[in-house]
This record gives sequence, structure tokens and C-alpha cells, in this order.
Amino acid sequence: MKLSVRGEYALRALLVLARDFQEDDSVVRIQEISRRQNIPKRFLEQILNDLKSAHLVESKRGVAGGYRLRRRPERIHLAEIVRHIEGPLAPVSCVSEKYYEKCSCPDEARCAIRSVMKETRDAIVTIMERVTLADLAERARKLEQSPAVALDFVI
Amino acid sequence: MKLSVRGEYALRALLVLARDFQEDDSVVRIQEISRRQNIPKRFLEQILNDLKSAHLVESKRGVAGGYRLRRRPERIHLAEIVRHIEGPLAPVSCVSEKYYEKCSCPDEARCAIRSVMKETRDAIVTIMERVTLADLAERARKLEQSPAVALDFVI
DNA sequence: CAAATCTCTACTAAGTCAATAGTTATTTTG
DNA sequence: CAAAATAACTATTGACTTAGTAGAGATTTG
Repeated sequence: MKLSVRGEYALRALLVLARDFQEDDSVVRIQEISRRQNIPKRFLEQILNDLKSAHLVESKRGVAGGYRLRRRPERIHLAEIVRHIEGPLAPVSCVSEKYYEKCSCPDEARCAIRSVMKETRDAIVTIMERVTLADLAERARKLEQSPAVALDFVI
Repeated sequence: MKLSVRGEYALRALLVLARDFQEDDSVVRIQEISRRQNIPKRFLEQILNDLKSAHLVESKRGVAGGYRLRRRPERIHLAEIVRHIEGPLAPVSCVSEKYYEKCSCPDEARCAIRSVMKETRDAIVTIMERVTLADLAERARKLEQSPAVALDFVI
């Protein structure tokens, strides 16, 4: 049920871009993202390239180059990011909306496990589609202000 | 975010054992489970053996041998099964209760992603800890009675 | 004892993960 | 216009995981 490191890095990188987002076309260098989030630079390169192909970010080459969000952070929700990097949000593909696959069970329509997995899927998707990069940036801002032990109260 | 095939097979096998569960010490043969759930027999063998080491099932050898649940189906919830086969239910280990691991982010206590992942974890765990094998068996029974298109109404 | 069944260990082919490396292309600066 | 800085692209790799398959051994029942 776990996200890959790749997916986690993608979220953290995009969070940096969201926090630094401006309406002009300013970009953030990979090196900067790598440093602030403690992500191996060359690996991050690949991930950002991948996010570019998903039209989530755009890049600027050359000496003053870097990456920026292609849309405003309010318009990018976590579901879209995770789906592109990891594939289905659903625990089993037979309940996935975007990546449906038939499973090997004898009667999918009457599978009790499937019905529980669908509930689970819905719970996950509800959260991931509700939270945007802007929300994440806002949460980050608030967490940085509060002195400590913050997390336990947020949840 | 997906369950492995192994995990899915485990759930389906245990559902069979739950449906056939009796208070006496009657067992179900691997072959029978394999046939009813369309699971490769030799692979299922391994999985059931694994579930035995988790004290979820017990086995009887010999010609009238097979497997049975070690506890009543009401007392086995899905979380326990999935945790044993797959590991953490949480999308990232830094929010896992049972399999906690520190992540590479600069400040875990103030990580905005972590706070969303914790919500997600809680949503998943709430479902998986509430639903038992007995519930699953009951759902299966009801789904078999209803004529068709049943799944969409259950959810 | 024979047959059916579980047990245990080992093996494997394919795929995925998390990088690493090398080369090419582009842009800005001097 | 050339050099330097930076990103883009392509390929490779080593370790690990996944989903099985295989074979020999142990146990129980008829």
C-alpha cells in the first residue's frame, strides 16, 4: 500500500514549486529543490522530467533555467500527481476508475473483497482529490510558524 | 498504492475459510480453495504457509488435511491480514503506527505532506480494522443472493 | 503400505526501484 | 561570438521484489 520513494520525491519537489510559485515566469533550479528537500539531484532531474510530460511543470533551459508549475497550485490536486507517478490510487485495479483492470476472481460483480476495496479507494480518492498543492503550501506555512509538536494537533 | 497479487490471494483464500468455518476442527483443502478462487495451487501453498506463521490459520496434514482459521472469523480483521502480507497500511512509513520509519525530509514534524498522508492512513486503517472476515463472509452471502448489479448499491 | 495431503527449501524469469553516467542542447554572460 | 552554466535526453546498472515453479520430504488416513 506504500507510495514509492519516487512518488514521495515528486510531491516534495512540487511542494517547493508551489511555495515559490509566482504569476510571472520565475523558475526554481533543480539544485535548489534538491538542497531544500534533501533529494538526490540526478534522480530528481528524471522525476521532474516525468512531471513535465504530465504537463504538471514546465522548464526553462540555460543558465537561468529551472522548473515551475504549469498551473496555479490551487488547480493541482494530489490525486493527479500520485496517479501519474504511481498509477492507480485504488488498492486493487478492479475498483480503479482511471486504471481499471479485470481481476482473476470468479465473479467480480459479487466479490465481497471488491466491495470493501471500493470503500477504501473512495476514502483515499476523497482526500487526494480534495487537497491541492496550494493547500499543502498553506499547511507548510502554518506548520513552520507553530513552535513544535504541531503535527499531532493538525490531524 | 496497490496491494500485491499475493495479498489479494491471501484475502480471497481467507474468505473461503471464513465462509466454510465451523466450530469443530474441519479443514478445507488447498486444492478446494485454489479451485474456488482461481488461484495457482503451488503459489497458494506458500501464502497459506505464510498465514500460518502469522497465526491466522492452522493446518492439518495427511489425506484428510487442509487449512482452517485459527480464530473465529469475527475476530480477524482485514488490517491484520494485509499488514502481515504487505507491511504498512500507510502510504508513507513516516506515518505508520506499526511500521514507522523516519523519512528523508528535512523536518518530519512540520512536513505538510506527512500531515495529509496521516489523514489518508487513518482513513484506510479505519476501514480495514472495522471489517472482519465474518463481515466479508456476510457480504459475500448477500451478494450471491441478489440477482445482479449488486455491487453498486452496496457501496 | 499406499495415496493424498501439507511442509520446506530452492530456484527463476521478469519486472521494478533508485539511482548513476554520459552526452547533447540551450541560454545567458563576458 | 565564444565560453560557461545549466537543463534535457538516453542508456545502463545493481539490488531487490514479485509471481510463480519444482522437487523432495513429512504426516495422516484407509
